Amino acid sequence: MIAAALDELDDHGLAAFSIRNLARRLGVYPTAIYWHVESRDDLLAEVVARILADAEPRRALSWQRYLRALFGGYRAAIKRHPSAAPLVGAHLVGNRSIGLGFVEGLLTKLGEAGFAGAELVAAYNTVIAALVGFVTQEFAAVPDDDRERWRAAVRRRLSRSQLASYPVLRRNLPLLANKAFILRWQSGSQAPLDRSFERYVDVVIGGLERLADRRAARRRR
Amino acid sequence: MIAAALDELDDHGLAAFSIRNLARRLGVYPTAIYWHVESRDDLLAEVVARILADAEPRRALSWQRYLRALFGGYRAAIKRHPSAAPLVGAHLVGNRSIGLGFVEGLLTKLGEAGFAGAELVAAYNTVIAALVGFVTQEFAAVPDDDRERWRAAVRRRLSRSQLASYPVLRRNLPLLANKAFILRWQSGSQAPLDRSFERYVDVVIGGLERLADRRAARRRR
DNA sequence: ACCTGAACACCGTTCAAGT
DNA sequence: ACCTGAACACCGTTCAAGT
Repeated sequence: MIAAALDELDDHGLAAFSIRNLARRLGVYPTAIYWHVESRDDLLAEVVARILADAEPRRALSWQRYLRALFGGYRAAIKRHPSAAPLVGAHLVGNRSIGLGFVEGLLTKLGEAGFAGAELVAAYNTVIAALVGFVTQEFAAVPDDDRERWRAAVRRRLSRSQLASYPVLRRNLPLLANKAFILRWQSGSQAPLDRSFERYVDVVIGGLERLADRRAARRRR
Repeated sequence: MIAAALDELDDHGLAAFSIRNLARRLGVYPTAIYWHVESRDDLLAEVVARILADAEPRRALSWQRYLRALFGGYRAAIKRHPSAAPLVGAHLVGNRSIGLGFVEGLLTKLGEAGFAGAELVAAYNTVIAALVGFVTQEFAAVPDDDRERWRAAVRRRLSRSQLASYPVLRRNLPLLANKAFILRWQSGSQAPLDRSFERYVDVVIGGLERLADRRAARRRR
């Protein structure tokens, strides 16, 4: 049933996802869904839960490798179901969909990194926020209907004549076009941002490392 | 007209936002809206554009201070209109709502930091993704109707008897409850995550600094 | 335990017609 | 240039009734 919902989402996208379409797929009356699930939101939360089910890394890893695996696994999960990308941010904040085991694992790893107390909370929130940030945007859907029209609009906007007052943009245009947020006309499913994601993970882990080092240095004094 | 749309959004939230309700507020037929705007999505994109209009920092700042101001300004803008939080991620990826002037400014600043070529693109994407990540989640709406019920559910989930197998979580519970993603029952409007956001910005800027330093060191060799 | 069937109160959007 | 008015093809959800 939520497997069917996930199929529906993958096949037709979030915009077209409805209880009624799901019922059609199942060959059942729309109202039958409500015996299995409390509401549309509840249903989608369960779908998200299934998508993220096996994203938790092994705890034997060093905290840096653990985080790297977490970011990679999360991105891979969304890559398999890009239509769910916008849901995850919305549902992660609400607690459902995520088990406390995952929370415990992350807190443990950040503890090993040297964070404790209020700083542990801050590091935890930092990781969760960063985890969702890049991927949500990378796989955000492009309006499907006028895809070609939109592509043309972005291209026109980036045509060299328009860019007279934006020298840095103009100079780097070939590298930026369709490979940078705001300047893209395809989502991450068609045009993945692999290298940017790698650097993003480097930045987050590197930043945490520096924070941890400084706390350690302060303790030694 | 899009001012009225913003008011409607602020007053009743995104879930209740509809062309028809906006028309009611304006004392006009729903279909009249379509003379001013192409679609509901288009309307919301314009609303987002207005919200983010004055978020660009002065370019005289050092790149670190520029980024700090950018993150702070963005958060302040969303704090004023939290109902728009989920829209921004969706619309930033699509180019509308954001001027090329902002893109040029950010690229310039990252150039000053020492990034160039493909690494400039990666740094740019990192900043945009990070910019949206935290705030989108912090201000994501809590289901309004069953607010009390949900709060109770989270509390029950975090009751000490449930936490026997999660020692780190249990030990830090007072610091985590309602102050950490997944473990909250209020959104950032009611329970802001100020300290976590500060650390988050530290991590992103610190991570970028380290990346820039290493590139500089490699060039010197 | 699980589904049907009717009904309610909504949506976004198109298009012709008015002023 | 800007709005009315009718219409179309949808929604999520409730509730009583069936099996």
